[in-house]
Amino acid sequence: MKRSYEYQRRHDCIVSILREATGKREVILNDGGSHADFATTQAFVEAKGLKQSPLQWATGFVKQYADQIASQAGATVEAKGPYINFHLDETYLPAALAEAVKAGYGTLPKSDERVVIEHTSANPNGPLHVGHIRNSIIGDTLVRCFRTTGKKVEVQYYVNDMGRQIAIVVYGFDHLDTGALPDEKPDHHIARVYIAANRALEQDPSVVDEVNQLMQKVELGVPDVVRRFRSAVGRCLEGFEVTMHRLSVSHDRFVWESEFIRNGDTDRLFGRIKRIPEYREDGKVWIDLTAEGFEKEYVLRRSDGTSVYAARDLAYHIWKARNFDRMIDVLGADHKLIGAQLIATLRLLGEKFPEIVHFEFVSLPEGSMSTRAGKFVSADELMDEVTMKAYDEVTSRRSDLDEDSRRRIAHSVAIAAIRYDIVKVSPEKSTVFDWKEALNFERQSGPYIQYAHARACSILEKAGDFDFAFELKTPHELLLARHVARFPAVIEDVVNELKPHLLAAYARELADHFNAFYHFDPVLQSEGMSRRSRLTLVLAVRNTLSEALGNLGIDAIRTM
RNA sequence: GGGCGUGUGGCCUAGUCAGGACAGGGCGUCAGCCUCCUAAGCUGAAUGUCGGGGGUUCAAAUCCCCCCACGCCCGCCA
Repeated sequence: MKRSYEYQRRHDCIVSILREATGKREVILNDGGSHADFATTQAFVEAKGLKQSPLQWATGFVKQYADQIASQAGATVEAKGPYINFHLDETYLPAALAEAVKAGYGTLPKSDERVVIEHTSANPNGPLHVGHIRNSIIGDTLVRCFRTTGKKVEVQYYVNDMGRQIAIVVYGFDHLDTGALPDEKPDHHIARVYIAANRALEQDPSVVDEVNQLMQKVELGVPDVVRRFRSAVGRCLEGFEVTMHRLSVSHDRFVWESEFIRNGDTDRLFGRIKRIPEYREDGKVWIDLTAEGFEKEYVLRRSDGTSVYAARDLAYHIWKARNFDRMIDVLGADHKLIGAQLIATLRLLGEKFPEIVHFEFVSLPEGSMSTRAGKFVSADELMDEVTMKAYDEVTSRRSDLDEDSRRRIAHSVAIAAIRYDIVKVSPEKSTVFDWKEALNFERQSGPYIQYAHARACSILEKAGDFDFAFELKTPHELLLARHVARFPAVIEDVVNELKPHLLAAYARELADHFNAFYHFDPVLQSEGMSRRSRLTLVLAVRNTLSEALGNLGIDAIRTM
């Protein structure tokens, strides 16, 4: 299990020594915080079984393993009472910094593992709003981190192009469309049509019949209806792509749900599913998942013979399972039940199943968002507002820059603010959208981290050429270098735990440490070995910040 | 009614899965810092029943039970 970076190598080495000492596979090795590089409370656990005091065990461990820990992990070990602390030796930080100054710090060698990550997949019935882009940003950050760890990633958008909501949109275009407004994006236009059609639906029951007929016709493949669905959905997706491109989010493939009807996959699924014992047919077709802990019938086909979303979703995942080693879906919390049912059914079929990252909802101060009711803050509107604010900020700070540069910086700053604001919160937390937070460019914001990076760039530019040196002395230098050394492990944590917010926290801490460092330890004014060491450290930090920002989908701008 | 998730100073949030050494940050408030590498910065101060109550443990924000509040889900919708 050889890994390529210094921090992890030493960490893993200590872990294996702890395993040897305890005879256990699961051992405790934590980050040592301010008092050590690593620490363990293993003594408490071991002492219990051996009728020793934790203190005795800790002391015994240190006595027996100190030499091995020194020679293999390059660390000294001490028992601080029952706590065991590990301090990495003086070769550690120079070795780690030598890695950090190289381009691509944190990346791992290419592997053949094929991963498909599905994210966003919003229904094409209106523009992406701040809830949808939580999905996009979590998904896109995962994509970037997976690619950094060498995985072959394909990013997919699953297009729900045959649902009731699209039928409503098509109905609206047939009867209620008044055309796009000047400069209106197609997705925003579709939202207006969708809202109007929903209003008609509420007022006139006969509209329901027409919508139902549209849905049946599209499943049967009636050419004219299929064409109208495709056209509406396609136009909405064009709008989405503009929005996502602006947010630095991209997909490799848009997979249309209706494909799984047209290509026969859904029919083949029904053929297979008949053979599992949980299959039920009583007019409708459904799966009995009570043994898996689901009370409700998991319906796959209506009694009128048409398939429901769940069936097409199963067909989609079976197709993904055939083509990829690992599947990751980023879905809203409203999909928890359907996601669990999907997984349960795939298991019954003996297929690979996806790992699902669920995120809780973003609501507005006045309540939950609704495309149908027209109650949402669109991603486009958000980016417009934040970009304007960013432009004002840049203009007031940097009147020396030309218009074009200020526009470019404002764009990067705005996207940084939005992406960071969203990705920093752990996905299981539901949030209320707050304009004040979105427009804040101070600490714990994307721009704050960009700023630290720009400062580092500025220092290096002024410094000119220098030779690397690795003599770190001050507390700020040491703290900063230790943090730099952890970066590759953070990327791995994000990928292993599917938690992009860990990277957001890391990048912010790195910026904090860097700010403290250059405030107290002058770089350009220092001389000799100290100056060269500090410049090397600044280079390592700049590189690490740049890599971290890149993985967060934020531009690492050199000036701002 | 059942399931899932969340509840951490006035507000937002990390830490909870793998229990341990003073619960980290930020916003806001107050007091300071631009003859000094970009003040989107830095320093200091005040502010906490970690929703409530039981329990397990040498040790609980973290594990178990009960309760409360909020969000989401429970369709032959997607």
